Amino acid sequence: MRSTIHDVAEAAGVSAMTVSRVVNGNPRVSDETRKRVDAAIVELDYVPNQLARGLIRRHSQTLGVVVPDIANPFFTMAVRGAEQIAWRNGYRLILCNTRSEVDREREYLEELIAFQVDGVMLAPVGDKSRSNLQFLTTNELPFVLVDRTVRGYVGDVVHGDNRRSARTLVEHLIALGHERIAIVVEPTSVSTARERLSGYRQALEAAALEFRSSFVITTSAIDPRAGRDAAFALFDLPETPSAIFAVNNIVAIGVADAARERQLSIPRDIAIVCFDDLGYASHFHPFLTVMAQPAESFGTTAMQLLLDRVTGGDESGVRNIVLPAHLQIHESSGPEDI
Amino acid sequence: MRSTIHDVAEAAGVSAMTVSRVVNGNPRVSDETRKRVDAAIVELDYVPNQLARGLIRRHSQTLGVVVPDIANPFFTMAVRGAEQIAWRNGYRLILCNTRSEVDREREYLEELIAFQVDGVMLAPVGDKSRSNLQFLTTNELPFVLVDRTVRGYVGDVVHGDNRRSARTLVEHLIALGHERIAIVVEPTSVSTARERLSGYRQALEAAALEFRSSFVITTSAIDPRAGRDAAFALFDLPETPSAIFAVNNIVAIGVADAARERQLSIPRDIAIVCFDDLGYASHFHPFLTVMAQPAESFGTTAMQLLLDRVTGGDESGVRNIVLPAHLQIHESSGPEDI
DNA sequence: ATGAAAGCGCTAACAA
DNA sequence: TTGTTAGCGCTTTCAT
Repeated sequence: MRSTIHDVAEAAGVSAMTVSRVVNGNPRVSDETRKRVDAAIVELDYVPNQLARGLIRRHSQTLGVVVPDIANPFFTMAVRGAEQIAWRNGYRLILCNTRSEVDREREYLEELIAFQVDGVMLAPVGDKSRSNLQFLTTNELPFVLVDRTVRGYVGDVVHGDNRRSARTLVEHLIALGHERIAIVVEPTSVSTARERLSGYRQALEAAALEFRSSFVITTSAIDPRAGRDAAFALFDLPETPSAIFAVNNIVAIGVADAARERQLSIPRDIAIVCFDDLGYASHFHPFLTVMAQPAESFGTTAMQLLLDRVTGGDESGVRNIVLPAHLQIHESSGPEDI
Repeated sequence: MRSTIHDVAEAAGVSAMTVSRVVNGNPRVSDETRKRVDAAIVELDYVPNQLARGLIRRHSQTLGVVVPDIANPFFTMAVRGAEQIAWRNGYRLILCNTRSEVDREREYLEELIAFQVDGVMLAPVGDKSRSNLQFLTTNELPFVLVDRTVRGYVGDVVHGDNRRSARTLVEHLIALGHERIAIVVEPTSVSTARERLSGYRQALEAAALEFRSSFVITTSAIDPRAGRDAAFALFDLPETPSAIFAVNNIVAIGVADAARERQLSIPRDIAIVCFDDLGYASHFHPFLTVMAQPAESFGTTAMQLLLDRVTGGDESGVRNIVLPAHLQIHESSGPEDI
């Protein structure tokens, strides 16, 4: 049986209230009693029950972290960063993996509210998450978006400059002489996808290249298989692209798989570029040309922002933080002749 | 203000107890009242307070997941699997990233106890975690180890057959003609390292190859830098190895970095093998020869085991589950002549 | 400096 | 079928 504050009180010959004061560092306790209480605490291995404490204080020292997929290296690192900051500040993190389903996202948020979390860091599924954000607002739960924003949402968010970065990526391809550039992208209900698509179009326009809708493949799944399917669709076109801009690294992996299966050489037959690097793996054999985003910083920054709100110290207006990305050119879009 | 059970009770014109019955699906409520209560719940957006519920029921529907580093793709996947199983069974997960420090591990466990988690899935830092396990036992908290075990520990664990797998990996190198095989491994206080080292020695012995202590590089850090440093140490030996067995993928990355810096060609000048593949990245450009472990299954299996204990249905003896690994031969130990 | 009383939101046990 | 009482472990408020 775990000991309670009353056990400690009894052992130390004081009231529960005094134990509470000692535990919470209240100075209005004599050194002598404090010593006795501390001894009893050690003796009984007393650990204060946070559930009881949270119940009365009306906050749980717990935060929710909701991401589409922890296996996506970008979110892995964002969560890692968030966890570190939360821990340092005395908060625990409840991990929620929505698998990109809005309904699951909703269910998770309901759970988080039930568990009285003090705030939520959320990488929303997409614009459909709007009602989920509304739900959080209704429940007066502070939250911060990471990576993706939601159409019509006005509030704290930490994201990348997706339009500009996408444009940079496509301009890089154009500079290499590519004129038939395809894009594999999530539905425009996902803000990052929308912005990347927009950057793609801007780059084409600026170079007076034709925009072909057949070169835009939409995929809602984010896994190698989706990239593979998309690539095959492109390879089967009457006129095939010479380069593919995959919305992120995971999709790019599938595109590369498909290229290999069709015996297409990368980058000679088909160049590939994408967002996000592959975590540790990219050290290893840097092959993909990527717009690398500081994923862990997305997490630390968003969590810091959330804590500012939660602890109430920050009453400033909406904070919209944009984190920079960097173009890393590797073999998959190598500068060889095409 | 969030509504409570009393608000709902008042709105529905019943007692709080009746609302509680409806919420918990107790059949002893007339259809008529149930309808009124349900309506009030929806009306008031009522969400039961899990803190209060946990306080009285003496369990929180919350589990702790403690890993050395979520950024290690192996643990990323294990956590992902665990999260899925926990969620399906109505449990929330509190994520703890120990960064391989026993003291942090201890602090996390204390927190988890304070938060009244119902159980813990733990990938321990190493044998030094022994006292932490004792701490859990003292607090009557059910737990399951994943991936690593702890010397002297007797209890549930889900792990791989590290000795055998290591032996397979080294035998593969020997079959390729390698006679100077080095190993980069964590201290033997980590069970997986201990077993992998043992498998390495077994393979050498079986092939009547000399064991040289200079070929064993110990590293406690698990990051590419550690692998790089270790590799340089090996390359500077009077007689250098022709193959390196890196304890895991992350270390192998650093070894490969070092080889590249020294202009050594892989696998002609130096072959590399290791445990664990690189998650998504390994799809991409399978390069490393690895013993691939079903990381996500480690998580699902361990979590299932933990839930069996937590929900009390399982009173069976200690469960020791061994998950198989598979040798995947790729370029880094290619069968070219050496 | 210390304690007693009350109650956070919920449910177990009992009563009606 | 429904309600009352009590209390989970803690902290707030108000006494002393």
